Amino acid sequence: MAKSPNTTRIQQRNRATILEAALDVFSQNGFRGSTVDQIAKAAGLSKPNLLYYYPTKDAIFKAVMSDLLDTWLDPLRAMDHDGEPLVEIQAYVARKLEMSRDFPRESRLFANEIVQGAPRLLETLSTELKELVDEKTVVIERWMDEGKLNRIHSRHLLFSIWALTQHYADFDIQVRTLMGDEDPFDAAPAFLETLYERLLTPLN
Amino acid sequence: MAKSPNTTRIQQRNRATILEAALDVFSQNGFRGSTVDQIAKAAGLSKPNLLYYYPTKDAIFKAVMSDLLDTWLDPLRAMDHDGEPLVEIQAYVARKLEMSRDFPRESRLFANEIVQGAPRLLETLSTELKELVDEKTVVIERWMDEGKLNRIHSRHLLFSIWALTQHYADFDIQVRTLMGDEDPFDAAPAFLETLYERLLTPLN
DNA sequence: CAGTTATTTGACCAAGTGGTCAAACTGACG
DNA sequence: CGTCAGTTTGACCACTTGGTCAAATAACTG
Repeated sequence: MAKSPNTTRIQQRNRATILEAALDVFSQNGFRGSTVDQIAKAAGLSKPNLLYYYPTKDAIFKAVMSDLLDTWLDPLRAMDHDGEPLVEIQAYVARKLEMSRDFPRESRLFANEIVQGAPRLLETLSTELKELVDEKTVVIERWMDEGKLNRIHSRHLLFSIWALTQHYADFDIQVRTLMGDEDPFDAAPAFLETLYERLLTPLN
Repeated sequence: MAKSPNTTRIQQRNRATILEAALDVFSQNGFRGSTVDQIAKAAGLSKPNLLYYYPTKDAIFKAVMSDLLDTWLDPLRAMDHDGEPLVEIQAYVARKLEMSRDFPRESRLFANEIVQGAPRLLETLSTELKELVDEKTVVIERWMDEGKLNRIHSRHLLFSIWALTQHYADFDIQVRTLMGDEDPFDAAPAFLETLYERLLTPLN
């Protein structure tokens, strides 16, 4: 081993615990609504100990966010330019819906941040996300040019996918309140598949 | 005039100013993220003066919320059981979209609250809203039985309308960041009309 | 084992927070 | 003008919050 391995075993474990706890707390209360004490308690650490690993509340938040962002954009990145258009989009919708089911905290944290004007996220939105979206809308419009998809507004199409899939995570409490026993994620996949098949199939 | 008009002119003016300021502040920062001082400053009043009209931060919030709720449910209430199904639903979508454009703060306040688990709103959701939704889904399903609408999951249909329309208010900053100069509300009405026409038109 | 570094903590602080209160001010009305 | 309910405020308080620090403890290294 070299002189000083700048991350030890304990550090790795604690950092992971902290990020997990912070995701929990932040996604439930937003940034301002969360306290360092809450996160410390959720992580099973004392407050000074937590601040030994991340020096400020802001640093914790940034760490959670950057951890999250890549995962979040993956489904869109995975849309294959050379695939069958309808299949690719349906697969994207399905993946996004699965993420809402399996990672609702991440979705809510995102939503929380954007609803409040994305003060800590605007930079990323206007560079990384914009670039990705610009790239993918070009592809989608090519598909429409080739007559493989019904011609609609490509950006609004993406917005609709985000809105419809993330709604099940972000508004979970409302959705479940109104659906009673029935699990929203039972019928949602079929519903969205029907919706996008009808929306995107060319009439010719 | 009677002995004591229990609301004076000054009271009416100040209460209105406060609710307006509170809506602004709450919708931007959520409940926990907002401070009484912020609201007081936004309303142009001293903090004790503000607390003279609403005794606690919680009371201000509740007042804003109950003011908001009726307005918020109106579009759905207005859906006419005896109208032409497709027309009624399209009109509902259009009204909801207009509300997102004209009252984005209200939409965001709502979103903020629900994303965080609706601690101050669950009661209303599970009674007033549930009742209204139950009533309207019955109507929608009757329309489907009559062959006037494509048969789909009626609750998910409502969720989709909320998700798609409110997205433009709640995620405004993201939508605008990605659309550049173009006003999202230019193309959104046509986009949603196409979407719901295709989704809801019976096949045969 | 001793020495060194990494980790953990109790005690503390300054700023911000929701809320109180007595005193001052305002305005309508006889 | 006097008066009295209605309105406004500066000063204040208890509590929470993000963050610091010196000292204690645990872990690793030779």
